Amino acid sequence: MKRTRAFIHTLYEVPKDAEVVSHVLLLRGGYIYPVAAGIYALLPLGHRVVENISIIVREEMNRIDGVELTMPVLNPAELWKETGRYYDIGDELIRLKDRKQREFVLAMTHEEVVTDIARKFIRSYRDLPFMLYQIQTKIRDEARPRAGVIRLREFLMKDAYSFHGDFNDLDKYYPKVYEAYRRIFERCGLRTAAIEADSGIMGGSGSHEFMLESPNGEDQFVICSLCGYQANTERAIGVKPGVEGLDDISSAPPLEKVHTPGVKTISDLMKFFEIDRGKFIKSVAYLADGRLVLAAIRGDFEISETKLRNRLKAIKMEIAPEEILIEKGYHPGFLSPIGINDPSVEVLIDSSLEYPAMMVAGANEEDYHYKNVVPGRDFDNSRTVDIAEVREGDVCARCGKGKLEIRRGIELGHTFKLGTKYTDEKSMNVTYLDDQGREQRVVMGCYGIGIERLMAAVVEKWHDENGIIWPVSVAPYDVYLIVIGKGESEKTLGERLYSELNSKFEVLWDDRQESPGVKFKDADLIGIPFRLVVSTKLMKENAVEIKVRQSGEVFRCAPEDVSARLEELKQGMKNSLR
RNA sequence: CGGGGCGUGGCGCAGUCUGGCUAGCGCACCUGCCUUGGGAGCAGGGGGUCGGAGGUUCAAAUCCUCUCGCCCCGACCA
Repeated sequence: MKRTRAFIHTLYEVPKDAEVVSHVLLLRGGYIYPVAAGIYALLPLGHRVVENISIIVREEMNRIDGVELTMPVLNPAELWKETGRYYDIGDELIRLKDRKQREFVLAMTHEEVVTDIARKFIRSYRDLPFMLYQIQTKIRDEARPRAGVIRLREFLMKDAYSFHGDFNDLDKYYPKVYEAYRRIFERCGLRTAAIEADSGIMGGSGSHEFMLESPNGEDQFVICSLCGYQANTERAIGVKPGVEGLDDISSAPPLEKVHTPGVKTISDLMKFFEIDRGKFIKSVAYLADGRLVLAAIRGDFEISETKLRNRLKAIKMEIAPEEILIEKGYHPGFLSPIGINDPSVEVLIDSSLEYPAMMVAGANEEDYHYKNVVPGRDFDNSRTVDIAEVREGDVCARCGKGKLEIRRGIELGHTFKLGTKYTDEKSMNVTYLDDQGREQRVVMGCYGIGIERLMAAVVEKWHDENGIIWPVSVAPYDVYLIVIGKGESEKTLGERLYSELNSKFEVLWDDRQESPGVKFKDADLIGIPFRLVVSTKLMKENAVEIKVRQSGEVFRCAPEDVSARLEELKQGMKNSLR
């Protein structure tokens, strides 16, 4: 391709709306064009990268017996009502009506459609297992799109769905997907951490997120440096150290009510009582799908709303509005699990309150707290749960020794063992007859990769101050050809190399009337793996020059050897991506 | 949804507080000359009505009201 025809428009200056490095470089390099918040066009260069990524994804999906298909973005609302997601998902799901006032949604994933297709055709155990996938547009009306192409409202996703005769078969297949994901990211030049994840509203029994560690990531996960335990902070469990406690509960002084006018927060209490954060019991009331829930945790921990929501299996959860509490006779700021025997209130005690200690808690009475509170004596702590946010430095719950570190990452892929969430009789009811002629329920898994986000992640990982450094596997072109010198002989040699190399490589010839400096800068910015230079000087020595973008190495060789040399270099770089 | 910031030729910005000459600068773009190993030089030139609407005023990019859009932090996130 000649540069003058390739519709490549690079920017010298950093667009003012871009802060994240991948956003800046993809805009400057002419890869993407913003159309609206969280909605981008892929310009020709970006399109080529996405195509290359898609090829890798297809190869790996096909390798684990995936079959590609295409499903529609516009979905009838009925399907989504059938699974309940029409009601469970908020404004993120775009709902609309057609000319006949029939209700539709714009699909944010395709469980509904794929399951509908599957149930139409699955009759016998002989039809199972299988895996269907597509690379297709997803629409999500994100509250806050961000970081260029990392969090979009319209994006391409490789979504895959596997169907099995039983959980056993899913468990056998799941690791294959896991390995395929690893390979996909590695072939794109990325090393990911596969972490235990929260499965959110998708439901199911197991879930992993593939994270690229990055300062521009929006997700947090923990890693144990000792045993290698990795998990999303929404799920991670840390050992909760005890506080200075009591040896013998029976020797503890009785509860004592203290007048604490207007003292509501933990920091107010710390000042009032002059004791540590960890000696207080923090109680927060939530409204979960209409139920009132009181969650209690030690003051030096924070409640993880995700863990709490999962524990309650709640779809919608919010901090209980004050009016509701007051109406029911509770006092925000002075809540505690002590003396609550209202059957309409569910009390959850975090495991940080397992330790016997003398603590301070609300008295469930306006302007009063209790001191000398002993968990287990003054309220039931025989059944505790983990609803605490993990903290940096907490001890790893798996090995019991290592310290947990919190890292930031970009979520590139997510795999779920869905189980029967969508095939259940309360959902879409998908069954088959086993070899005994008995009806059995189909078991599912689903697996997603964000394609543009993967492109952005590659840039986050592979760039320098001059621009992008594409791995050969995804680069939009292999070779950036620059001819220096105005003479006919330079031009002729350029033509010759261009047409010769074109049969084996994707060559971008910068044929613009520009100074060499401009072309060098653009070659670096766009990030093509190899730069090939023909110049007057080099021709005197019967040589051309190859510069490797990634390493900066420069090789000279005779024009007739270029093709072989490039092939060798490219193959070497490809091999290093496995 | 809460908080903050920004909208002025294609891009980056100044001008706005304190209304007033023809709205300015750099880059990009066009023409000519010159130049070809890291975003060259000289000369000439084209292009904006200041996000939008309404208002105040003799006079509005500038003041007021409403509104739209974009970015960042947070909440949310299949």
